Amino acid sequence: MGIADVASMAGVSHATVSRVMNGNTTVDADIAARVRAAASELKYKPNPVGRSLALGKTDTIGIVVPDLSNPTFQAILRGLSIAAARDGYRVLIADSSEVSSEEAILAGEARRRCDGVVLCAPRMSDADLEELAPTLYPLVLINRTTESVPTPSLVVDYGQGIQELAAHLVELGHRKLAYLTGPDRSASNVQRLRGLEKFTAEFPDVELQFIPGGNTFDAGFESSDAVAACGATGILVFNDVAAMGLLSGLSERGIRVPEDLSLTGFDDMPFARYTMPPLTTAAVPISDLGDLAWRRMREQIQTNDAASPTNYFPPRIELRGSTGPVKA
Amino acid sequence: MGIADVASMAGVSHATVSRVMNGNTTVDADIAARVRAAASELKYKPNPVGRSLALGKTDTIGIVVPDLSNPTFQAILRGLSIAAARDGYRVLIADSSEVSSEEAILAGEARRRCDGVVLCAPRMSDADLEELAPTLYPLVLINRTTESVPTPSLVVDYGQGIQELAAHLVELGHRKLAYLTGPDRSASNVQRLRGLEKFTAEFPDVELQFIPGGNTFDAGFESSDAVAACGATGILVFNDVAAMGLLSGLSERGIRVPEDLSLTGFDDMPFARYTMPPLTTAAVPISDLGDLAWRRMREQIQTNDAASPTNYFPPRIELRGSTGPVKA
DNA sequence: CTGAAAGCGCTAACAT
DNA sequence: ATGTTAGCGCTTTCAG
Repeated sequence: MGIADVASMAGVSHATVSRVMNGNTTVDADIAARVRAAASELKYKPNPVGRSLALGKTDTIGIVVPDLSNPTFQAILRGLSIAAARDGYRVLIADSSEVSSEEAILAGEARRRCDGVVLCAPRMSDADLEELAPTLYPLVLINRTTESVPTPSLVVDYGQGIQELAAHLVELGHRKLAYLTGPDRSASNVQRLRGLEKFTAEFPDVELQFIPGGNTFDAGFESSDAVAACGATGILVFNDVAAMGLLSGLSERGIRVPEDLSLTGFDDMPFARYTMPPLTTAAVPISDLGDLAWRRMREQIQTNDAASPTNYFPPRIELRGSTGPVKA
Repeated sequence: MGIADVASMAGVSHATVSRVMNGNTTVDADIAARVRAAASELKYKPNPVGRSLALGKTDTIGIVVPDLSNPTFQAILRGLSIAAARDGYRVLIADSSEVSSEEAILAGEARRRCDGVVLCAPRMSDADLEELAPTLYPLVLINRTTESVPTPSLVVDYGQGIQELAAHLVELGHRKLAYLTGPDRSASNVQRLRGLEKFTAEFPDVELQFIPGGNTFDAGFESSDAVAACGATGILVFNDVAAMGLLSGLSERGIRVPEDLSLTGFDDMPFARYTMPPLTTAAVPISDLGDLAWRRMREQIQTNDAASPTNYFPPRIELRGSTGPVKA
């Protein structure tokens, strides 16, 4: 059931079958009909691998994610997959399981199997990224940028978001804040820290301390004691997941939110609005991100040109119940 | 930078390069070294498409899911992807966006690009599934079974789980129960209904009514009034997501859980234990599912034999705060 | 408008 | 032990 069978059944050459299957209109109508009849009779569908080899393209793009259990990457994957599907492209996944040394290898492999790669590599060093990027073209970066090679980047402005959250706490009267940090080597954690530097420059009278945290529910949960002891009244947590963990830990210790402590998350995950109390957070338009990632990829595939600016996504602050006026 | 370049640089034939790249030990050590030197000099990596065409395999498996935003399928995808990666296989995604007519087409396409397909098609009719299954071999089914063709199936015993949840409510003294249903055509909803039939047979004195619901947060939320009005004191909800929606809606209406109403979910999603109150639910070992799906797939790929039994996964009941004794 | 033939990059049987 | 050759399934020049 290859092209040859259809050809012999229709009494024509492979070439003609190929032409018909690809909608080449220079084929005689009668012959085309005969070919189509044979094809549907044999339920023939062109072999994509053969096609890929001949055409030099696979109609597939790869996405490298550090961790598929992270809702952010799930949402990007979903947006990307749906957008790509609309244009007849498929998505191949590579989960690096948070092992940054694997990211480069996986990305390279994915690139060889696919027509392009979307890379989410928050832990990779800048140097490695600069070296890797040119070998991956067409490439779309998520939450990273490159200096040497121009590469379309989609970056969420975490610094801006956390500044706004901090300013919100100040507005509520909080003067002692703490940031429960994310993973040390996380690029987006660094961006938040930079944003907080600007914040302290702008509000020199506000005290801001840093508590080591993480990006997991458990990390947040286990920071409860440190947070409770630190004396701050407004807590900026790395992300929603950790914030929920903290929320849970605080609740177990009888510390009320927002009466005793105000708390902010980051990401606006689906369930952030349904925690108790609902989480004040910064909404990241992640499904748009996946969608736009595909558009940037398509541009490169179509025009063969990587010259595309970095897109910054300003988070939208969602004021909910986990923040309130400082205790008198 | 294909195999030919390496061959000419090393002064040997393509065939020898191929042998070296594939670890064929019959190659002279010196020549092998020369080839490897040339390969690394040119940063040569075999083209997977060419390889696939020659070998008739792609080292890729496809997974068809109805909706990537559903935590269940995310977890299966993740488990599958990680397990497959351990054996050097990659995963190609096809999201049917809950359009059941797309499922068959996507599955067929995926199969042509991949060495096998894992199919999650809860909405597809039995007839369509029976027809499709033989064309997809090697195939692993999730939460579906076939009659005509033997196909490895992994099915969560939803009927068993919901029976146990209902029995738990009875034990707490509830005599008026309601089931907030899932999507009509969902196979797993049908299984729950069957389980509930057995339940009513076993507990004829317990009243059980059915309220149309859905599988989304909003569906649960919007059912709040119907649930509040139905007179039941124990509510079995299709899944955790809908249960959280209902929880939220009830809370807005001032109905307390579990004091006024007991509530159960299904799936034990990551955040089920962190709702307010924490959700009593049936835990489905979904990441094991992804893992096992890969093992079943690998068996078929290796032995070329589909004869594998259906695996039933009994859910584990998680008793939490959303269920309590019936109001006196 | 159609067929013959080359070629995409690789593997493997065959021959030396 | 290595090179030559065929072939995986398809597209696409090139002749006719």
